[in-house]
Amino acid sequence: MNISDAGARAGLPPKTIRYYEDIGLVTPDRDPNGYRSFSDVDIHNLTFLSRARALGFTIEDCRTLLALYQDKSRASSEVKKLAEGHLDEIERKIADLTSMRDTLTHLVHACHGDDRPECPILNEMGGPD
Amino acid sequence: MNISDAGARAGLPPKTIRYYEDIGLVTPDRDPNGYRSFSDVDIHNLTFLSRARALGFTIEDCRTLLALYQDKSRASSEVKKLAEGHLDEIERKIADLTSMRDTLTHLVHACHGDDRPECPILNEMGGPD
DNA sequence: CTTGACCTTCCAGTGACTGGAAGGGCTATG
DNA sequence: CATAGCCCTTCCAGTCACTGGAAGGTCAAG
Repeated sequence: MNISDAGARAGLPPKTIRYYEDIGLVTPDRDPNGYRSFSDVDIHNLTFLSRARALGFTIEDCRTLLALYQDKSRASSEVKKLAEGHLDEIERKIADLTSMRDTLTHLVHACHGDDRPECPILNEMGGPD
Repeated sequence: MNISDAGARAGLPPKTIRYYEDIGLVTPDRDPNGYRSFSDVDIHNLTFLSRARALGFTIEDCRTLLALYQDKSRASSEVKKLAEGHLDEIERKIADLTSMRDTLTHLVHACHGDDRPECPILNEMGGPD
């Protein structure tokens, strides 16, 4: 299967798949004309990667997860540990963004948003310490 | 004032301040020895930038905000519009992360995390479509 | 006079792609 | 058989906002 079809199946753009090959996440065969040829296993791995990425795992985490996925004698504790670490990271990001949102929401509500220069948003960012 | 002290006042590392000068966000004077010399206005602008960045505005948004901040005849509606757009972006990111968090939390709870290979997390990511 | 802590510039790397150029292959139609 | 219009290939550069490090200059203290 060619790269476009593989991408359509796995939910990834061709460019991304080439990049994944560059960094050694997948190793498709080549047809005599030099085109990449994706097996069912390749598609399966790409789909795995696509879903792991959609859950926000970094590429290096995905590399580890894929190895664990393929290691039939893995301990699920390893996977869980990785996922919990990632979950903590996500919680931290949500907390940061929520804090920004709350501050910004407050400021946006306080700002008239008319033709006049007076602006609580700018006052806050430039105001006294 | 030298770059380290300016950074300490504004809450920014010297490297970041040099970068901001590179991209034209600040234009400190130079002492005869070539060292950057930061005025009170420079410190003020750097502090403004530091706070705007802490609220998640992009550098280009910060450039615009700083210009509006310095334009005493601005319309607050411009600021508000920019802030609202940014707020939307933040809300979108929070929604994305929350969705990831919910899925991951579910999976982590379902995973035993012991010595055995059986793992709902991997099953989900590699499972049938 | 040396030490150590500043400062300078410049180059390269980060993460995870993405865009684009230059060139080759494949299929269908005239 | 020629051409058009896709697909494929590689390689290079750019994204965003820094960050690290090398090589070298400056300054105050001891």
